[in-house]
Formats: sequence, C-alpha cells, structure tokens
Amino acid sequence: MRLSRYFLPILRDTPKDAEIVSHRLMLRAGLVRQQSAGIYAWLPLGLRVLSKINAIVRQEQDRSGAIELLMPTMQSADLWRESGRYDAYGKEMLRIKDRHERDMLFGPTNEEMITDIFRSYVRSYKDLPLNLYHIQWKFRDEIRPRFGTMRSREFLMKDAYSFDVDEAGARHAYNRMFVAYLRTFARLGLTSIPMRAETGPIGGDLSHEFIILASTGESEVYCDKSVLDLAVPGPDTDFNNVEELQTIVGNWTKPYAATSEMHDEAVYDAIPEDRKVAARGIEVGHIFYFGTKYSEPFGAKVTGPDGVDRPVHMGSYGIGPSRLVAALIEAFHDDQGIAWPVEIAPFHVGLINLKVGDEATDAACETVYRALESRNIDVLYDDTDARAGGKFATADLIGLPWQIIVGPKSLADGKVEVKRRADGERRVVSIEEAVLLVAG
RNA sequence: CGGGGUAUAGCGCAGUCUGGUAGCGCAUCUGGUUUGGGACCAGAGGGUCGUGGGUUCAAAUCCUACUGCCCCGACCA
Repeated sequence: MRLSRYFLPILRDTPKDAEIVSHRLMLRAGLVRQQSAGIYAWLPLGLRVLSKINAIVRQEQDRSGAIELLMPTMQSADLWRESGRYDAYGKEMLRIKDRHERDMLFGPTNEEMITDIFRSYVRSYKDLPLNLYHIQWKFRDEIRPRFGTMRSREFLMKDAYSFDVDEAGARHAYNRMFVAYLRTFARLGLTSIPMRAETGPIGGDLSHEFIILASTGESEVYCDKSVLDLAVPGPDTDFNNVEELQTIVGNWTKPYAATSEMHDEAVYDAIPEDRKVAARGIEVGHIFYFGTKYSEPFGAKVTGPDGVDRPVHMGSYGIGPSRLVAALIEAFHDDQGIAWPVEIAPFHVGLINLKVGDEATDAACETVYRALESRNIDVLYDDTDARAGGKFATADLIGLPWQIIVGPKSLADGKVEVKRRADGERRVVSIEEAVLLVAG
C-alpha cells in the first residue's frame, strides 16, 4: 500500500478527551474515530489490527473444536422473555421498537438466541459435544463508557457457547476453551492470567476471567508470581484428550490468582513474600459454566442413550477483540507511539522514502516495495513528499514492526537502513539483505 | 442515575466578566527557499460561535429551555 493513496488520518496533537495512553494513541494513529459516546468507527489501520486479532481468535477457536456461525445483532424481545432476562437485564439493554411496534433489542449477548438455534435442530446425545461461536458486535448501554474501545458501548465480542450431555462433558468443554484462551492471548503476545471469577447463581469453580497485567487496568488483581512462568500449551495439544486438558487446567489454576471481588486475604498472605503480586489488570476474556440455566426454560434437551430426554449443560465464553486492540497498545507502546507485535501489526513493514523525487531513492524504494509485495509481506510505503522528520515520527507512531529507510546517505553505498520498532535497533544493509531481514 | 465540567475553523485554544464588523497556534491550499528526527518566508481558503426561544438599535458575550461530549462514583467482554 502506498501511503499517498491510503486513508491514514494522523493527529499531531493529542485529543484532550483521551485519558489513557491506548486511547490517545488509537486516535492519534488514525485507528478509530469516536462517533458518539462509547461508539467508534474503525478506520482502515484500526480495522486491519482488529481483523488480525479476529483471525487469531478464530484459529484457536477452530483448533479447539468450536464451530463458527453468525447471529444477528438485532434480536426479538420474545426470546428474552423466555429466559426471564428481558426484565432482568435492565437499562443496559438497548431496546428498540420496529415499525410494527414489536419489541426488539440490540443484542448484549447471545445465550438465548444460540439456545433457540440449538433446540430447533439438535435432538440426540450423539450430536454432542457441540460448541458454536461467532464474532459479532454487541451493544451494552453502559452508564459511563470510557477509555476508548476499552469500555465502549458498542464492542466486538467473540462469544462461544458449549452444549454437553452432562456436567462432566461440560467441564471438558470448559477446559477446551480455557486452553484455547491461554493460546490465543499468548499468540497475541500477551501474558494472560486465568483468575477465579464470580460464578453467579450456579456456584462451583467454573468461571475464570483472563487478565493481562497493565497499570491502567480497571481491575485490582492479586496472584502468585509462579503463574507467570507456566508454559502455554502448544499447538499440538490434543483437545479431545480429557485427562491432558484437565492436567493443564489444574496446573494453571493451582497458583493463587484472583481479582479483588474474589480475593482471599488469608490465602494470599500465605504466599511467600517474593512471589506476591498485587497489580492492576485488564479483563480480556471470561468463561462460564452455567449448567441448565438456559436449556431448561428453553426446553433445549437431547435424548440420552437410555432414551430419556435431559436438558443440556451449557457454558459461554467471551473475548473482546475491540477491547484487545486497546489492551495490546497498553502493553506495547513507548513515548514515540505504538510498537505492534508482529502477529497483529496492521502492516509488517513501513518503507520510508526520505527523498521522493530523487531518481535513485525512488528506484530503490520501488525495488524494495515490489520485492516485499511479491513475497506477500504487507508493506506501507511512505511515498509522500513530507520531510524526513515527519515521516520518522509517523512511522514510530503507527508502530509497524519494521522500518526500511531509504535515503541518499546510505544509498550512496548501495545500502538501506532497517530499523526494528520494538527496540530501535538499526542496521545498514543491502536491499536484498533488508528484504530477507524483515521477511524473518 | 447522582455530582462536577465543557461546547467558538479539521485539532488545540483565546475572546464571554464589562454586548459594538470572530481571533491565535497547528493542520490545509498556492508560490518560493529548504530537505536524515515534526523547516522557513510570502500569500490564500475555511466558522449558522451546540440547538431553540427571549432581551436589545446591536448577542459568541446577557436571560431561558434543551442537547451533545468529558471527568468522578456504583455496573460490565
């Protein structure tokens, strides 16, 4: 992509409304634009990041055995009356009337709808286990949205729903998602900590929040440092192996880790002093087992091998990709701007032409540009006639992992400069070497 | 929802108290000089002053109602 033809509205000044660093940088780097309180338009660069996150989330959901579908944003109130949540949900639910005065709503979550879909088709235990997920926009009419896309009213959520014949099956479904989440966040470059969370009316120990540590996080968290050293399960993990998954989850839930709501001073105090961690964190995922809470009122039953119908045991599992964009920036930035991890960077390389119009630099840039494109490496070529300083500032701000800087100085020796954004390391190399270097 | 702010050009702001032809910086456009970490000079364009009502010869400014947005608290992927 040539920057001169792209849509990248960079802000030089910091918008005064943005309080936290990720919000400031998202606005400055032209990732999002606020359209209303807690409602954002995703600009081209931001959308590319969001899509990359979605792709990783999707791969790990698929790997764990979940199946993607897509449910609508608009839902009928009748569905929610069946579960009793139409009245229970309160003002956070955006309620709308259609032209026939029918009660509709913008979905804040999809337990009701997925249970309706399930009961319409599934009759036999032989069709289980089943885990269906989608990545869809949600709306929760927060009293006070803040922190940009970290807490917005409209937000993107990956929500998965599992269906099993019994609690043991549901526990395994829960473990699959638990492991999938560990892998997802690790692939995004984040260290996530599963923390015991409120389970609501069902009770038991089957709800965890996945927290990443960040000083701007909204939750107070306490944990045993040893949880940070655990190895994330590899891609060869057998998601069908009940014992293997239970062992992994057991290891990850053994060290103490809790948010302030679930914090147990006595247990925390027993941790050796040098392993205590009290910090702030951002909730990036939440998983629940809730048994037959929805399957019973909805009559979502399957016939077991004994010929008896039973309501299915369900769980739900959420990740917020639009929040993750902000969370990732909180984790990966410096004074100059964003420094994206390679896996989610909107482009892999920024190619900077320091002297547009100069025959030699133009030609060298075209060579690099074509070499990268032919290797399917995403490159954003700054072919604008801005000055060097401005180009450097923009490149550092938008934070592409690599910068290839082409100017008369190094080109005199037939060389270009390669800068790694994360640590600022620079190397002067030939064009061929530069391409190989960023190609990894 | 309670409390506190704020609304003037794309962005950041002054002007409001004390009514009298709407300004500054950045950004944008034109020309020129520049050109390796956000250049300089000269010129230009761009604003129903959040919206409605009122007072006045005259309203960004005074009165009034409404709305948007932001911050602090309780709720949430």
